[in-house]
Amino acid sequence: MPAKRTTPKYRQIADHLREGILNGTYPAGQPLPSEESLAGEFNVTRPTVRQAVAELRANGLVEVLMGRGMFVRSPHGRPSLTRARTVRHELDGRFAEADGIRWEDAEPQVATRTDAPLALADLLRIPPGEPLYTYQALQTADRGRLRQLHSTYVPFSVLLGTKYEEQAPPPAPHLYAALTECGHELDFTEYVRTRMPLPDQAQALRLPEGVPMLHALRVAHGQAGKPVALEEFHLPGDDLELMYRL
Amino acid sequence: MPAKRTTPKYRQIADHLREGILNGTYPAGQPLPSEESLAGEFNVTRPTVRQAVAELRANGLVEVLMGRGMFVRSPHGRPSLTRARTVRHELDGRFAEADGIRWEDAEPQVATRTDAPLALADLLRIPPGEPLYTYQALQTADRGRLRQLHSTYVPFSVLLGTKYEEQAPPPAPHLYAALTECGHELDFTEYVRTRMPLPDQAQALRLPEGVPMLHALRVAHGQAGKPVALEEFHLPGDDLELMYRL
DNA sequence: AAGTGGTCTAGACCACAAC
DNA sequence: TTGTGGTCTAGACCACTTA
Repeated sequence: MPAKRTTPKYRQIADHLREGILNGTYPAGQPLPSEESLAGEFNVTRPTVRQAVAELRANGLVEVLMGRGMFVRSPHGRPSLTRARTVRHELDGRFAEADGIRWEDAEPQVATRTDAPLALADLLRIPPGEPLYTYQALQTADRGRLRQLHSTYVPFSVLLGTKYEEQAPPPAPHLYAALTECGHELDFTEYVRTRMPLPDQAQALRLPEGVPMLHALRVAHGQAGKPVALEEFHLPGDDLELMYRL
Repeated sequence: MPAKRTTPKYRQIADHLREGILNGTYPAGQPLPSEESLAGEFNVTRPTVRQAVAELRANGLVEVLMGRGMFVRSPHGRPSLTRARTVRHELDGRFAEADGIRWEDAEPQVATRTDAPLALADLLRIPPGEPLYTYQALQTADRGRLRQLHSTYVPFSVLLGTKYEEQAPPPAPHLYAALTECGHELDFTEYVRTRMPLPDQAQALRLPEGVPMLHALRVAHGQAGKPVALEEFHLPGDDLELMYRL
């Protein structure tokens, strides 16, 4: 006869807590019962309770403050920041983000030379390994409350025959004015992905546990739709949404 | 004197494995050493190894197949599916997705009446609690390989004075042709968020552990920019990207 | 000092998959 | 049958926060 396959205890506890979080029994911002008391309530040991809580932490439903307790993260509701994703071409020839945020670089951006990795080469329609000018920076705004990891990539081949053959071009968005001066008429396409952050990304973006990143790749196209540059954004996935006009 | 604060063993193991995954020592698709052997290698017990692996699983770097082993998930590379996010207004008056995917509903969609929750009321610019026509469906395409959770919302107030006052309107995208017949000139704005799935969402979308969802909200605007309808998409965050023209 | 979560041990027994 | 991961116990000791 087939075995019973009861749902494991840690999952029952996780389900109980999740349900309470979603239906308001455990309101957002309020502490959950301590591990000790949950262990007593469900007749299990502390490691079992911790396994249940680990699941909720990985899903971003619970945040733990050392020495203080476990707290319910507000799971729903409108993000407090909506970023309009458009590149505006100003009358003076400059380009600017539609959201108007003034970013500051944590460190001055320096151009480095890298070989195009597969994923970028694909979007830029160049052979993998072709040399790129590369800028990377952790950017902050609103006194450090807003954060993003920002990169700019330009293939060397795009700059052949221009004044930037010898001299590094500026990073985006100034890059776009420079490319326009070189005769490119630009339009932009953005690709949006999501994934969990690596530890260094989580630290740079101040991401709590269980919060994914938004990953936006903006390709600038010149003549005949040829990709000429790429901007990459790693954005915190909590409390932020991207807005696009279709 | 300040204590040493050594990094915990489970974190050292997690770091070792993550590094090996990222630098190719443990290639994607290949099995990691068993828990037992890792425990021996690092002179710890199995629960300690499991704690390390739990971290990598929650970050989507490792997938575990029961009874077989732990396998490296390919973390990088271009998603295999790019969905162009545009609503096309065809000559015959119908509306269609630019990506051309033919979705099938897992169950027939039925209109229900719900009260607008806060998050939706905000985007539709109506008071919370106002009644909505609501459609919800798990949709599949490509013989079940593509999946999305799709919802359509229309406020009752939008339909006053139309033939849909008595009769439920169709779900999107047919809804848009119906609204156009009612005299609305539509344009669309999409909002993109990300978050970890709840268990039922993970099951419906067949999401492996540690994989977030993309959450797209498409607002249809009628005269004077008034929101008239809302489409909601919950999409698997692995192997999928959204494309927008700016 | 008391209460919280963080780390870790040393096992036990079970379920599943492959040989 | 063997090897894998899944579940769970019953503790121990530590680090952090608050009072």
